[in-house]
Amino acid sequence: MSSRTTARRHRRAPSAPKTLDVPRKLPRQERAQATVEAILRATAHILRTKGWDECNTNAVAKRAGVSIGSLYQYFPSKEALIAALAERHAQEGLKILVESVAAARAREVPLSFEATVFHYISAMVTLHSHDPELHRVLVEQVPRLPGGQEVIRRTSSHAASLVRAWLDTQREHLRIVDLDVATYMLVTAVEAIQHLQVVHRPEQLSREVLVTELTHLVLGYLGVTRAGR
Amino acid sequence: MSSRTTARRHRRAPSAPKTLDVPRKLPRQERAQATVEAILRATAHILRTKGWDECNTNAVAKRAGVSIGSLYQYFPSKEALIAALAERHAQEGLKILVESVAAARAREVPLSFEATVFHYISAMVTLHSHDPELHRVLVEQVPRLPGGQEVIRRTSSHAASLVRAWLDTQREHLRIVDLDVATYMLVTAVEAIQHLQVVHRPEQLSREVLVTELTHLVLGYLGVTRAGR
DNA sequence: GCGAGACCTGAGCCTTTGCTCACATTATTG
DNA sequence: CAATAATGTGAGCAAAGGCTCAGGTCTCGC
Repeated sequence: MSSRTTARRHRRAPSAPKTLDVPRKLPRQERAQATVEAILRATAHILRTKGWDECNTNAVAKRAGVSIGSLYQYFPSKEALIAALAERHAQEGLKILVESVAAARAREVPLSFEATVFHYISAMVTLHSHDPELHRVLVEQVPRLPGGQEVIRRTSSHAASLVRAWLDTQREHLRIVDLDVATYMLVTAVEAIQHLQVVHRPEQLSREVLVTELTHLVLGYLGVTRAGR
Repeated sequence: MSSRTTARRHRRAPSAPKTLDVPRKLPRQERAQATVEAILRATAHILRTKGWDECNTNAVAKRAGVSIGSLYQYFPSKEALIAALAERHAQEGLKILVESVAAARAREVPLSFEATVFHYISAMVTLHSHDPELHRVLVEQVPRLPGGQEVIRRTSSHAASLVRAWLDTQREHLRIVDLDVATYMLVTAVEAIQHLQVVHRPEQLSREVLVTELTHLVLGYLGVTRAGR
């Protein structure tokens, strides 16, 4: 059986509008919240260690120490389960970013332009060092989930708005004309390099070199002049 | 059933070393070559239009107009089938790159440094415009295939060697010290931006803008001074 | 303490699909 | 024109795993 498309297509209610509610039912008691939590943790663990294929709902329920029925009480399908995990992962990531921006803004002595870039890049690299295996699996599989593209779009666009806002305050230092395009390029480039780093994990670049080079890349693109390497 | 890991794990020959030969048997007659060709085309078509999940071996055989048995005569598993397609796709891509480099080298009046970068970037963008749907699916799924990482590694490293060789002839123009790191950054950044462009296809950037901005990115990183936008 | 509803259980139904095998057809060789 | 090898066929096996349902247990307000 195809792990994905098959799901939720059984005989019952053939005309019912495919309920893709996430979660199907909200946990109201503490007990239930613990169940949901255990399920999500188990999902993350299996995804991380065994990958998408071994991550079937029976295995998740087993590892979570709950019955398969409980799982389906809160998640209408395997897709919804993983989508929920992805959503959570994305929110955690955004939180780190937002905090990083806030930290930079809160400084009494503001950082220089270059130092700020360095600061943000470091935050991004740190972000991608958290649980890279899970990140890897999610990044690979979420796009194909129903609603997955939407999660990605929302998350990127939130991140982009942060960058865009900051660039806007720094116009004077930049050669850039179209800030939207510049934002897109920067967010994409930095995200994408991390992406490949995580997906193919070549162990090729140390964290320091990666941060330095990404900073060069960003500053170079923005047209900020600086001393040679 | 999980579409992937399950395969080729059936009762027969439990101790036999998992034959992952690709192809299992070489087509010697023209007829057989046509069969293999039809199978690969069908695979590409279904992957492109229906995605990984709908791309099961029965459907491929049906669309190819051959029996399922014939498919398994040449491809020992679904994974091997898609791996073969990926290999072919990668080779075609490399060919375009190599030709692009050859074309630049063969010019009587050599291009300027900037123009050369522009030329290569254009080639890369063109490359990713061919059959983006298929590219998208392959890029998403190949890493998880047995041997998929290897295909990716081989392909990238071939491409990287081309870039690295060219950079080496241009040392004088660059701020760069470590050419290996620079090569990695450039190949990764350009590839990755295209990657995201294809995967999320935001229709956000026109081809022209994309090429221009990528060129800026590369030149900026390399530390080549240029007139403002 | 009791009723209602929230929560949990897990055997097993049912579909999908990778893949085999016994046999048929077509090409090649001598 | 055999004989042999290469190629092609497709019904169907068997396993995997998503998901349901009929029934239990727990919690909480009154």
